Amino acid sequence: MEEMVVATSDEQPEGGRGFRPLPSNGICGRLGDKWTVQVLWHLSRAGAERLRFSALKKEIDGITQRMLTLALRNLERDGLVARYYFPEVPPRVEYELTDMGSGMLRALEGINSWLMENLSRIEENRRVYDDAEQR
Amino acid sequence: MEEMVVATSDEQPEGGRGFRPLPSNGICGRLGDKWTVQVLWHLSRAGAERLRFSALKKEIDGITQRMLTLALRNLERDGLVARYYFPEVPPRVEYELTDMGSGMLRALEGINSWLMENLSRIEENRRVYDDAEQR
DNA sequence: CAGAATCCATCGAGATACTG
DNA sequence: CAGTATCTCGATGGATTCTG
Repeated sequence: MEEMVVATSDEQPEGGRGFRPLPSNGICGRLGDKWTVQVLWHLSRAGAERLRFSALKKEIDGITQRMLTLALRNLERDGLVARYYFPEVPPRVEYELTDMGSGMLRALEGINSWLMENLSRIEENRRVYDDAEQR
Repeated sequence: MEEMVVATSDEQPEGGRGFRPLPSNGICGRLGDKWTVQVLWHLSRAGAERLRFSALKKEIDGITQRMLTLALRNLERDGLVARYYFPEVPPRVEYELTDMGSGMLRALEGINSWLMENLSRIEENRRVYDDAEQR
């Protein structure tokens, strides 16, 4: 296999030869948290249509207002999601994926399909392992 | 884009039509934590050669014994890493990627290369966003 | 409606000390 | 050498209340 350099998001003194290999927090900061990918996915699912805050909250099972707000803020900060605020009464806010956001989602397809294919095997491995340990 | 179904690792009542879309914890449980991918990467970097616990600890910058132990246990449990224990004095333990483990690492290349290409832009977006907010 | 602000329980993870 | 066992602290995430 071609030597794989794993991306990082930390600021650190440059090592010397190009990118420093190795991530600091899983794949990349926010990608590992509980809601970020779900938010991205629901936005992409809506296609060109923008989604309102309440629509997202309704669609994403179990997310709280606070968590949705935080996830959206971080995504907006990174430039993965665009936020459109309409100062009406009551206020209306719409969200949509940026090109960068949908690009990232596409880049996730590899690992996602791998997981779809292998999750059952992983779960089986876990069962076997757990049964063997506790005795 | 083809409708993308995001894999989950949770057990939950089946929704109805095949896989339930949406992950429960980022991409998949352990993938989002701080050390797992780094351990995988270092093992793959060693190629066919197995690595000892101490070698891994030396190579992975900043990891503690405890965190390395936990990461390896979880990977072993999932069937992504194989553990070879030699009951000598002093004890020797060697680790290597399983086929499944290297498969998963290959599946991560998409998101990894995307991150390599886009990290600087993300960081720039964050700077702009942060400067605009605090005033 | 779309949040901001608190408070609080839990968990990840680091540091340290000990052991077969 | 390759772990365990504790302890601790900070971050994450949930529930709840308040507001422009």
